[in-house]
Amino acid sequence: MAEKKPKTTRAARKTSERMDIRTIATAANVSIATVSRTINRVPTVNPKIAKRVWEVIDRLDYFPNTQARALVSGRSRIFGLIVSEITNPFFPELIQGFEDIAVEHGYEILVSSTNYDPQRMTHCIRRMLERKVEGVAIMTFGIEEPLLEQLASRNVPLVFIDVGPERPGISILKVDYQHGIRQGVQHLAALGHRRISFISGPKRLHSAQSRAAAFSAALQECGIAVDASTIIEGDHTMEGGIAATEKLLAAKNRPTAVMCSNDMTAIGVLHKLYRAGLRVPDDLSVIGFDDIHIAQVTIPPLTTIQMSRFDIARAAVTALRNHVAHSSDSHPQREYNIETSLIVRESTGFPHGAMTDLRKTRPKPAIKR
Amino acid sequence: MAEKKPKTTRAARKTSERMDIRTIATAANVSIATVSRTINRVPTVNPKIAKRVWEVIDRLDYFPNTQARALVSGRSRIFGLIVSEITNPFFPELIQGFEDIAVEHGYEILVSSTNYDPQRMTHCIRRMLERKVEGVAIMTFGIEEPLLEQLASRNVPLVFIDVGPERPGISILKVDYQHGIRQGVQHLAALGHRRISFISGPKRLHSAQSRAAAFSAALQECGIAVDASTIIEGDHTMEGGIAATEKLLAAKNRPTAVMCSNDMTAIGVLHKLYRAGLRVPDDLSVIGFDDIHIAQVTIPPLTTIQMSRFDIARAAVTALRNHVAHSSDSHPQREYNIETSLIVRESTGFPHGAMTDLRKTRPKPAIKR
DNA sequence: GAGGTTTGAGAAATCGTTTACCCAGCACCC
DNA sequence: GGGTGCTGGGTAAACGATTTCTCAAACCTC
Repeated sequence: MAEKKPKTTRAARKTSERMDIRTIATAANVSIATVSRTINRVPTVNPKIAKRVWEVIDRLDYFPNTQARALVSGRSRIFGLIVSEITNPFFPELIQGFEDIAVEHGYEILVSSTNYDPQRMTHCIRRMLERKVEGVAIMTFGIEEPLLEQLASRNVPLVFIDVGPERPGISILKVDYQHGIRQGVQHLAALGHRRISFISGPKRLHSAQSRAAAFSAALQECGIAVDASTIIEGDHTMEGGIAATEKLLAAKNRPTAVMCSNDMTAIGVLHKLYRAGLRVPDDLSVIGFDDIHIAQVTIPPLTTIQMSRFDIARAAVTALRNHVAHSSDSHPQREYNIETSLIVRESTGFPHGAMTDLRKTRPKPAIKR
Repeated sequence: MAEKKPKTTRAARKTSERMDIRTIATAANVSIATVSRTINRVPTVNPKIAKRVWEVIDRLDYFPNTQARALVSGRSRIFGLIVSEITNPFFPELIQGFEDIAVEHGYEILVSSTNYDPQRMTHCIRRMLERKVEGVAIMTFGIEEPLLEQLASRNVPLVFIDVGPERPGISILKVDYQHGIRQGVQHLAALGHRRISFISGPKRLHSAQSRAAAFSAALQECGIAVDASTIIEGDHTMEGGIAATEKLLAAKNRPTAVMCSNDMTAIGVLHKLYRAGLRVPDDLSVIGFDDIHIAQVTIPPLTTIQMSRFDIARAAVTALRNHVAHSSDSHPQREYNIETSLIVRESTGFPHGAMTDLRKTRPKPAIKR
């Protein structure tokens, strides 16, 4: 057996470098209560004493133990953030915003990525509950019902995107897919496209359905017949985009434009078209969704529908903080709106063969609400 | 003043739905010590009693309060992870791996992104210390000295990439840039390239210097004269890649190939070349570094030097766990090696004008160590 | 069956804070 | 001058676990 290091005894630690509120109290010659009050900026403490305490704190470079604080105050000052796929660039951009805003308000965040796996999701939720998070933002664009129960029953404040149960303590970020998607479809229609496909996300996700529905509605508005076969199921990944494009190219009546449920899918599409020797937008126009950062540098740069990560992040943190602040009975605001809008770049153009000579003049997207 | 809701008293909470170890103890008709022992699988508990306790725990769906646990045991079971830029796809892939492995061992992780800002880094470190992390992985490929002191002085176990102070409790992940970069340069040389540029990361980062140095060394090995002006400073972003390419194209003696310090830079380069009407690899060969997921679908797919995020993540967690397990005096392993190797895709080819007719046959990269 | 050794469970101290409660001064006013 | 308020700081009880003692009961052994 290895030489057993004598376990540091309390006494020994005390004399050496134990750093707690007591140390500060002794050094500043006040009670621990006063130190605590000073740190928490309770206004009744005498400014002179406060100054003395702060000096000691600075000198000894002390900071309070968050665990102990959380234990007694019942407030962990942690928010959970659950995303579906951290490797999809949309989410890191969201996480960044969420972190910045949360930290600004003194919160720490616990991020988890579920990879669309319900099992992981369960585990995730459990871990967050154990850490006593004060709220969870579930940014997965869809969640299974039973899991939701698990969370809701603990009555932790929650924020969802798109859809969630009607219950106190739960907020929804309503994304206005309609607006952006309509702009996109109108943009394509104005260019002369009539055969437009849509590559959706996984059908079981509510958000995927919403986007597909918005697409169909927009088509109809433009007087284009809706054909269910033009909607292909993808999975929000590049690989899904590639697979969907293969199906698209195999169809007997190829579309002249394709709209994707997210940018990663569109990137897959772009790649597959390049592989197939087809040119974008000459042979096929492509529209993405999200406007992730790299959409600016794809080849060609991607026309896409923007949904602001920062807006989502801010709304999510705001919603959670509101729930924490107000008691659980009064719910201040249940829904928050998130806008979407078309960003025209270079992956969209006139359909093949149409008005070739006019190709240089790109019409502005028809914006109508 | 709004109607003041009477604050829930201890007694009231007790009767309603307070859920702690005491509740379980009462329900199982044992003492709280026994419940604690059962949960922590102390072998001296009578199996019969343990079973009874577990049943109650399951029935009431109880789980221990992590804060309280951490407070008394002194172990938070949290690791910190600091990355430089969460929006660079390299890092989410790293985070994913880190999270998976950490969770596997019962750890939670606190992620923070510094965006290369020392101020943010300071704040980050502070937050992690407050949360009493048991170790921090600093995956920023470079850190300012003073900040480092702040961390090291608290003697929290640390893991760095590439370089870090020689001290107990600190491990280094040594990336073998040399190997991959040499493969890349040899690959280019074999294709017939003689004028090869390098777009580095920010000069102040140690890793950027290492990569640039490895590049120069490899050039020399291939008998190509090293010209300092061919090394252009980038900043590890797409925008930096674009800017660097502009400089490259403006040079009087244009290179026929360019190697980049990371894939995001390479993506910027690809974009700028597309904009300039140049073709890859016909007009210019491009090599990236990292092999992030989207490198497979760039146009053309990117030849790059792979560095496994998963290997890094695993090594980092392993190192931290080792430090936690062993007392701080015995340091089990200080260095961990990370391999790199060339992945040939389609962004590299013969230099412009050379052996046009042979273009279809792509030589295998010369691998030599 | 007495004495000694295990075995297993309970009591209580502790982790580092917050906060309710209490009390010593001091100013004020009749 | 002695009640009466205030003010501001100290004392001690939580918060919800872990862990060290301690000790009763059970089990041997001779």
